[in-house]
Amino acid sequence: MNIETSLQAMVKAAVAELYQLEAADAQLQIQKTKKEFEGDLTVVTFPFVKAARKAPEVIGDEIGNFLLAQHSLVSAFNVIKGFLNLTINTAYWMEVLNVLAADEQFGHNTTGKDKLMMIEYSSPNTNKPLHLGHVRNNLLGFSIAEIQKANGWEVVKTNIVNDRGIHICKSMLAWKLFGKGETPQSSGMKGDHLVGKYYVEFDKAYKAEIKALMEQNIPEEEAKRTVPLMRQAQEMLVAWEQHDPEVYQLWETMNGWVYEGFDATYKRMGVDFDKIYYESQTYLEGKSKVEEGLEKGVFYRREDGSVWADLRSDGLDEKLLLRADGTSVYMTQDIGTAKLRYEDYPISKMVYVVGNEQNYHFQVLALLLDKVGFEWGRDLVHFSYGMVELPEGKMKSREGTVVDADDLMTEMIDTARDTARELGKLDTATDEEVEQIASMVGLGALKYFILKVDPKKNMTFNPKESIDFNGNTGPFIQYTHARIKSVLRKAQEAGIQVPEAVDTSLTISEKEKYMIQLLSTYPAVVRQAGDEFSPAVIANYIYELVKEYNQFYHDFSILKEENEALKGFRLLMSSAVAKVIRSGMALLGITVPERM
RNA sequence: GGUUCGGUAGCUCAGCUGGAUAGAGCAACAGCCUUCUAAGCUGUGGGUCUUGGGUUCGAAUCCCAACCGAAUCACCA
Repeated sequence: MNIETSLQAMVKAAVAELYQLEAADAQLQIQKTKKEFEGDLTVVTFPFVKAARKAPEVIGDEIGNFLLAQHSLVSAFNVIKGFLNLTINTAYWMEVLNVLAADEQFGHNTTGKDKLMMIEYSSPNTNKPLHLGHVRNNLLGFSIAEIQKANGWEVVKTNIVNDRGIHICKSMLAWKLFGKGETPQSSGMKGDHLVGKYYVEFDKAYKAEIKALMEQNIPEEEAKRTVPLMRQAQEMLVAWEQHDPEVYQLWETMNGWVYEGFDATYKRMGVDFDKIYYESQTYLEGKSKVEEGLEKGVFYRREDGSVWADLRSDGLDEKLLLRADGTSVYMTQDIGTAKLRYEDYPISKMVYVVGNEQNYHFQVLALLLDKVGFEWGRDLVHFSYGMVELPEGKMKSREGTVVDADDLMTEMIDTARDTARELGKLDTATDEEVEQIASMVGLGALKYFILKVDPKKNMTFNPKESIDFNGNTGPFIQYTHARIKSVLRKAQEAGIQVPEAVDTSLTISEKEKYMIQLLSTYPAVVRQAGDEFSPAVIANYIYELVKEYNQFYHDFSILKEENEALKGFRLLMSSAVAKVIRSGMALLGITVPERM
């Protein structure tokens, strides 16, 4: 039981005794005392005014005296307006520190025990390299998985690779027409970048053809439809579905290049998957499921042969599931993929990490899965996150106005390395150590920059203003960790032991007491982050913890403290802070260095 | 047009299950390293929380309306 719930119970008993009031939970408001006032926790007394028929100040006084007399937990109080500020016995906080310092899994809980959560994220198309938008997706997906694991869930991270469709054929066609046999080996280009280059080439040539046709006074709509390049791409798609050997081999070759490229990017980013699905292997499942629904009468066929679902009774529209030519659409594939997943795993909760541009898609998917006989469909969670925009607006792959994931990571790591050199931080480190730390810090800056923002919100990235390394940033947090580790190393060198526990009767400063209080809220933060699917909750907490610690570090001496017991306390408290930093950052997918 | 999401300091963001004088960082300016890592710490300036109503002892937070912005409503994915 944490201190807030204990206090709630105590206040409930107090108002029952004093005012014969049976207080509801919503009336028992306990909050952290604002910094400018004395005390640790505050009871709001306004809710009791009516029942007590007394002024808020008087009520505060009465409850304060009651608690002081009844409970050793409360050592002092003061009342300001309707706020009863309670000072909690220092010994309580010391005990809290002793307990949390000894807990190797501090912050973790068992909410999701014996339940399996599958988290789908990344889900790239194999026609272009990953960009900043994908980076946000990957970081969120990975972090959410870590957070849910900390909340006791068994998590399966999955990736559905969109490896088929017209967009893939566009890259293939352009390569065939203009590529002159270029390969990653011959060009020295990463495979995904090479394929992406031809996706852009296609678009250029396509637009040029449209323009040519329009100059011959052919209307734009007709031009777009009849352009030879587009026709060829569509023919290629049909050939692919019929397993035309030449097309199929080209497809396999080019996808192979892309996978090699993606693997390198994922590895560098530090994300991974437990199970990968490919749409080329799931779309047929979807088709058969739709045909089954057709037989059962939950879907219907139009005159032209296309198959539709009528969702108007659910407040939505009609939705196409199979084209007139019998080929499947995106939705059909998702039905098939879901079916396979539930066959493969005992899923309690299915989470899709997909941008908010697809909100409607998942609303429809949930209903369709239910109609098709998968009642679990209605329980799916669409973890919908906001777009990453540039100052000029949306990124567009076809127009090449994207921030490339590989380039961005390289830049971040370069900056981290340059900064370390400039500050002379790593003069005694080996080249290998420098690289390792630069990578940790550069990626830490990038990841934290993205994850500290509320996932639901759109965010702006300005490539001209590079990501900061000072202030509310990943490196600031990593630096604090390195600082603590440095102190702990120095203690060890001097033969000073970090105690396993401290004497609870020790007198400590307000700042130190507050540090313990902050540490003690970490488990609640982890739980909240899990409930809300929000890494930002973790990020903001760690930042506050670190900011407070740096003030402490600046104002107090640890190793030079003459009082041995106090020195031991500060070492234990510092190492607990380091532990929580490491743990919290790990939930964000960020590693922290021993030195930097 | 329908639906959904958003609008807080010059910029990037917290705070939103109602509580005290709305907080950080960046940018600007002024300080602090013979002392455990200055990627740090301290201070100054910067706000009609888009607007207007309502509920309440109390509203950035909840409700209604308007304005502005984004997404979506495809035989694209």
